[in-house]
This record gives sequence, structure tokens and C-alpha cells, in this order.
Amino acid sequence: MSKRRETPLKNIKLEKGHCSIGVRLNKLGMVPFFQELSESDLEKVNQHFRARHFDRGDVIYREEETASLLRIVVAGKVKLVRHTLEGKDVLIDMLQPGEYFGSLPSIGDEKYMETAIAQTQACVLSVGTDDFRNILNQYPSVAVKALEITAGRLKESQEQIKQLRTRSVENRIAHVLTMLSDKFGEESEVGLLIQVPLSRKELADMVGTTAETASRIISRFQEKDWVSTGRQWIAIKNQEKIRDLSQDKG
Amino acid sequence: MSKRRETPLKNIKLEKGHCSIGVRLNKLGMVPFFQELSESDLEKVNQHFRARHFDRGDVIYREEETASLLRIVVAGKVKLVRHTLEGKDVLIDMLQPGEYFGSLPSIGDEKYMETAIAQTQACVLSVGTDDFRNILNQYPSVAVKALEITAGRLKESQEQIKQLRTRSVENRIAHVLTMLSDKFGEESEVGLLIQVPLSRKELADMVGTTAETASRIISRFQEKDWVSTGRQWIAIKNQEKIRDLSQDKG
DNA sequence: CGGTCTGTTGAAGGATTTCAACACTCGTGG
DNA sequence: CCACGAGTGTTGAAATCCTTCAACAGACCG
Repeated sequence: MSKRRETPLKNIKLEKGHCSIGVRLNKLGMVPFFQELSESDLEKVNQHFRARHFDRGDVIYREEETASLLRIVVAGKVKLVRHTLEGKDVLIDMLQPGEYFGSLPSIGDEKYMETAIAQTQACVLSVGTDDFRNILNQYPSVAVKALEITAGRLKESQEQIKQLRTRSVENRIAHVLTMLSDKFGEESEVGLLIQVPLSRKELADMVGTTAETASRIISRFQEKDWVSTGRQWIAIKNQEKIRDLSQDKG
Repeated sequence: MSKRRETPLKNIKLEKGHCSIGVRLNKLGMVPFFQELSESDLEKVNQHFRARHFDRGDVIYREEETASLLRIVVAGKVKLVRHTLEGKDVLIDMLQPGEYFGSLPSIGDEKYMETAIAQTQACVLSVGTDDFRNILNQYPSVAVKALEITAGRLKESQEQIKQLRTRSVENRIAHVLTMLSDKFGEESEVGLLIQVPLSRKELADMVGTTAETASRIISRFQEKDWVSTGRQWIAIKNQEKIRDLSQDKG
């Protein structure tokens, strides 16, 4: 039954110089935080950032480490994971260019609560939380923007909690598939392809189930010809059905 | 087995005039948002707020209603609930004086995502989101504070997601009991009493289970003499055991 | 003093996990 | 260049936790 195709995922090769100081300013203006800043303000803010490249699988920071930097993805994808004592993983978020992570300036919050790992090759900007605090105080629009973004994420988290409590695993998987395809989807000859390498285990860790159950459900979707899939990739062929399942009409 | 006692909960009777314009300014200074403001700034900010009293069970606003006000609890407790299409409830948060709820100023976020209900008699301040946006832009320290608080809630939400995915119902109940006792606990002759009226159903809605299961587990705790409980109240007698369970050693 | 709401307890049923075995893919080193 | 091994995905069967359905008891309210 399994006619596996080769991965249709784009292999985003970042050039060596891609993650350099030169492009930083350029990218920074596209980050939602700073959209309302003038050219000159942007340039000043830019001074405080450092850029760094990561390869796939690289750990950017680890849970429990002392937190002192705010980071922004400018290229590639980054995943945030929490580990539990029993060895289970919870995949909190999958970040796109423009999104922030790490530590916001705050009072006693000195440890990272999650581990950040490069899911593809990635370029990440970082700024010290003290520097960022100054930026916030100096440019209120940045603080308001940051607040909006964080409030938005809070809403998403709460939505996820609601899902976890009231929906079946099948519904929840349908839900993350629509979320991921909204965020990372690209049309391709195999369907609406989610442009991130994603294993069954990772999918399971996003909806709170086991790799086995995720596999069973994806197989079921495949039988019905709603998705096509292979090693580390999934594409959606019937968006309507998946979206229906992700809501309630099952 | 059930020797029920009368409720040991304080019946916080708010005086009629308690929630009036006079006390507003006084209270406002204690709200974390505004802690760093000077007296005179506080007075200016105060102009924009209105105060209102709610009785137990009153709906402050409803899911799906158009959102235009940011609110702050200044007396009493307020619960935030999400309803699902299948008629299940998810209790998102239980708020104390000083905490905010309602809508932060944001772009397209025009509907409330949850329903707010007074859990006890309560006094609530409100401010239009546009007014609040101006406040944020004028007093960066307020924006930074709001950001910190919201980021803190996001962390809590993520912690809750982790719990939901990896812990048993028993562990999760132990966890909310410790959370609630940290937030609302008061020493009393029956143990560390959670100073909020709380039914089995509500407890269940906090951890994502059914009232029956919650009842079974509380009964089990009671047999072991770890808690004492009655209609709408719970007190913790053995904090250590409950805290252990809430972590992992169970 | 009944009616309703809340809490308790039992038993059956169901969704998901866990354990286990196997197939396929990919990269690496001989 | 091929073979091997680790990582990834699939599938089955048994076990488990939790829900659902149901009946009842105590508490509060008018």
C-alpha cells in the first residue's frame, strides 16, 4: 500500500553568508515588532542584535539554562519543545521567520522553560533582555506590538487547551494539519504541502498522543485519499474534509 | 463516611458603596500594571476607568460578544470559561483582585474568546481598549508590565498543556489544588483552605475531566486524609503529599 | 417540605496507550 | 557501490485509564 515518494520538501540551502551582519537590517524591518519604526530608529535598534546560523538539529538553547537573550527567527524554522521527567516531549510551537522566542524581559524569569531546536537550517538574531527592555521603554510601539503578539499566542494556547480536553486525537490531528498548512503550506503536485520536515513522533508531540496513534490516524486519512505522506512530510489533498474534522462535523 | 461540615468559606460581603468611584484611585495603585506610575499619572489614568459591581453568578461578558473593554478585578473573584459546541466547559482561569481580563488592544481581535463570570461578589474596573492603547503609548512602563504579565500567563498555559498531555487526572487535580492553594489558600482550622467556592464540576473543568472522576479522586484524597472537603470548598491537610503528586513522585 | 443542585458510587463501554514485531528509508563507512 | 544499521513508519493485540450512564443521598432554597 505504501508507494513512498521521495521527499518533495524544498531543501532550503542557506548560503554561508546568508546569515551575516549585512542582511540583518534588511530583515529586521520585516519583523512585526519593528514594523512601525522609522529607518533611522531601525538602524539604532539594529546595533544591539547579533546574528547566528544554526544547522538542522542544532540546539539553540536548552530548558533550565539561564535565560538572557530574546531571539528572532529570520530564516528557516525553529521548534520549541518541553521535555518531561518521564521522557515524553511536548512540542509547544513551530516558528517561522519573523517570530520571536527565548526570554522576554521579566522579573524573576531567569530560566528557559523550553528547549529551542533548529528544525531546518536557520538564521537567528539575538538581543540581550536588558537591551531589549531599553528598546521597549524607548519605543512604546514595539512594546504594544510585542504585547499584541504575546496575547495572540496566549489565545492560541488556550484554544489548544480546549482542544486537548474536548476533542478526540483524530480531531486534534486534523486541527494541527490545518494550522500547519495555513502557516507553512505550499501548493505542490502532491497537494498542499507542509513545508517543514515533520516526523510522526513530532506530529504526535504537537497534539499530545503517541507516534503509533498518529501513524494510525494518518494512515486512515491516506486510505480516504485526504492526505499524501512520506518520510518526514505530509501534504493535504482534501482541505475541506480535514478542515471539517478539525472543527466538529466529523 | 461523609460528615459534611458547614462551609468554612468566608462570605465576603461587599458593602454597597464598596465598588464606587471613591475607592477606585486607591485600588488602581495596587494593580501591577500601574505600580510604577506616579500619583499624578495614576490620577490621570484613573479618569478613564469606570467601576461596576457584580453579584455571584453574574455574567460580565459572553463569548463571541464584541470586545471593547479591558477589565481589572479589584475585589472578589472572576472565572473565565470557554464553552464548546458539545456543551462541555473549559475553565481557563480564576482571577484575583489585581488581575486583568477582557480584551487587550489588538488589531483584528474583536470578539471575546471566553465568558467571564463573577465567582463571588466582585468589583470590576473597565477601560475602553482605545483609551488603554493611549495609556500604553504614553506610559511605556505600563506596556512593559502588561507584556510581562501576559508572557507569564502564556508560560502557565504552556505548563498546563504539558500537564494535560503527560499527566494522569490524579496528578492534574493535585496540580490545580497546589496552584489554587498558592493563589487563594488561607490557613484555617480545617487545613489550608482554598478561598473560592468551587464545585466538583468546576474543578473537573479546570483539569479536563468529568465531575464524576474528580469526585472519585477527591474522595480518594479524603480517605488518605490529605484533604478535607464539603459542598463547594476544599482544604488541603497534607500539602507535602499533594505537592509530590502534582510533580511526579506519586 | 418538596424541588433542585451538588456530590457520591457502581458497572459497562470506549478511546488511546503500551508492548511488540516488522518494513522501509537513508546515510555512512567499508 | 553496496551493505549495514539506525532512525522512522506501520500494524496488531492486550491492557488501562477514563468516560458515560445510572441511581441515589445530602444540602440548600424558597
